[in-house]
Amino acid sequence: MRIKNGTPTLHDVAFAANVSTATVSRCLNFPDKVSAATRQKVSAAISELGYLPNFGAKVMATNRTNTIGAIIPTMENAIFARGLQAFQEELLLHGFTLLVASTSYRPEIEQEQIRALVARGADALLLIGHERDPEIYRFLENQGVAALTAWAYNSQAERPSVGFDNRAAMREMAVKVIEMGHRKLALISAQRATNDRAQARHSGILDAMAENGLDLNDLYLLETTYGIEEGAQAFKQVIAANTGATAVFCGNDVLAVGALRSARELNLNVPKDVSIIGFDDIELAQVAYPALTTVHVPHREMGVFAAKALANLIKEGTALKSIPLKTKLVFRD
Amino acid sequence: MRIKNGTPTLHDVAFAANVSTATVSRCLNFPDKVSAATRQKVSAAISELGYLPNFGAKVMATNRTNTIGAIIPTMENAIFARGLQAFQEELLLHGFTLLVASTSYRPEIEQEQIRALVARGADALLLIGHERDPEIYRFLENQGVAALTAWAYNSQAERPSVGFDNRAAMREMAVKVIEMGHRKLALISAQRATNDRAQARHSGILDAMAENGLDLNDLYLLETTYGIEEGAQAFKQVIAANTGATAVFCGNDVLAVGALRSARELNLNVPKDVSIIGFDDIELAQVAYPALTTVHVPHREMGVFAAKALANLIKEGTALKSIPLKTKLVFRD
DNA sequence: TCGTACAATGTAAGCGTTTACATTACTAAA
DNA sequence: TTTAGTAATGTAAACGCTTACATTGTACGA
Repeated sequence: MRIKNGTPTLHDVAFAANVSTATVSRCLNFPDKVSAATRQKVSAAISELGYLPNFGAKVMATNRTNTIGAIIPTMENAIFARGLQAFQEELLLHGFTLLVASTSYRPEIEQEQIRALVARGADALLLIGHERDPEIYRFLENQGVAALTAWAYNSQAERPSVGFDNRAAMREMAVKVIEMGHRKLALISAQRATNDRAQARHSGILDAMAENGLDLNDLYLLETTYGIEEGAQAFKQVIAANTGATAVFCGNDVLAVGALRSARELNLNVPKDVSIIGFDDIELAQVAYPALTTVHVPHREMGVFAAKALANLIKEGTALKSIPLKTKLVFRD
Repeated sequence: MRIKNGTPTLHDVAFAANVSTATVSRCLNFPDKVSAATRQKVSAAISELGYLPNFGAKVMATNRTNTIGAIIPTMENAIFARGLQAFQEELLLHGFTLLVASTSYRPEIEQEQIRALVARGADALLLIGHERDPEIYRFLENQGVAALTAWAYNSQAERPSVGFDNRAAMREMAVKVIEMGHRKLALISAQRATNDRAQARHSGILDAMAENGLDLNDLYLLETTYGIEEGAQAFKQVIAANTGATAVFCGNDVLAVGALRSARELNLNVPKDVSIIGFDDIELAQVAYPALTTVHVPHREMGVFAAKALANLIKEGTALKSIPLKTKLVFRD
């Protein structure tokens, strides 16, 4: 005599299985708190009705969405894609879904996106890099949304992060490069003002130069936005500037690949005439010709560790703690 | 005299602004249904309290999450990353957030993910390719969740899609290749059984061969999973098979780049000894050396169109319709 | 046979919005 | 003035779950 119209609810299931809504709910969430017999009846009713818990109601009742947001500069190039993929896979294992937003490296968009994802009920957030308006950190704290930083690690940072020390990694690479005899250097960097990783990588080179007694003015610095084309342009400018640089560091592999292309166009032999050094070790680096010397970054590990840390935080309340990961220099052609 | 503890609610705002909750709600959702004066009072109260609407409650009341799910094989390689990025950007413009899941090209995982995203309240879904268990389409229909297919278009498909005709595109490329004099061909393909795009691309080559009176047995076919390494392996097998193939088609650029590497390792000159043809035109293709001849796919357009279509569907109820996009052959070294 | 302890289940009160409908306040024409 | 019509606001009932607490059922030792 009951008239069903919309999608079935917990009530319908309870009615069909002849138990209370509480029991059905328990069947779903704490199966071992319910006798085998009822569990059986309830499952039958559920599959017969094709019941699916209402998301909104569940969220409202538990105040949890089981959703984690990631805000990255872009998924277009491979720099974050691999880590993000690993992050998502690991999240899935813990029963979480991934909400993604991108910022195009623009801090004000990032702010917007942080607010948007929080408003969309993200239980926690994954962010790239430490540097951002304290205001937004306060906001996150007020909303009770935890944020974990990835792609950066620095022992002094007061916020938890999963990543590597950009400065130390670049320093290590620069030391090697200097050991090879390069004295005049150049760096094609991202905008340092809004990108703490770029800043750190720059500092890393200066560290190495200082240690080796080089004049810090012998680093020709050029800032640009990320992209193959931009890297190509920048490289031409570096050459045009005629600084005598024999090694050109690039803020990442994407820029480096662009530089490589320009070198080819300018008929410069790499690495004979000029060395080009990347950062990240994405697929592009090994495929490029000549294959790129670069700093290998533990993309997948970062994703996996970050996912684990956030899942544990939400499920068990385990506090986030910083996890430093290692980079590795990869010398290619 | 009121004691506040948790985060402020609509009630608190209403109380602070001395209006009813309905008015506050209207302020937020239909500002022009409210007098300027009250709007003013309410905004003040909102920002003073730092009020943020509760996501769950909103979802429950409206039965909408303003969230759209995308389920793609992987974001790790660039094949889908660029389109996904565009999709997300466009979605943002329409006030939607992107939920992402990946399947590693595994149909059973895709099913799981479809259910997971629906359970997470996705208002609509973006899927890759047409082919899947009818059961899951029935499920989507029952749940009232629309799904749009991308990266594929075929005039006979009864479901809406935004994409290009894989078969025709590959046929066009194959015709050119045959015109260049190649008679013995090879194809390194993805698993066709679970991938309708791979299937279509294969058919496209056969079409071209038939048109040109080639023996269909002169296409040496090899299936593998996607990856640079896999492409490299497969290429070696193709050469080892000694079929005399002078043109090796690859199911996508990732495989092609792997093939290119193997060719170099085997000291084969591309394109003199053997031609290698990719598909997708991702960054890798232009960066590889020699630069890859490939089929350019309108990644970003697909993402943008798909986002627009879904947003309009949800907001205005505009029915989805299929949008065919064009591919373009790109001849490089 | 009781009584006790614990397992299984039920009852019903939230959770914080939206929105249909009711009410009140205003405007302008008669 | 009055009155009709509309604009602005208020009231209160959903929405479908979870969960604290109450109740009932069951097993077991005394």
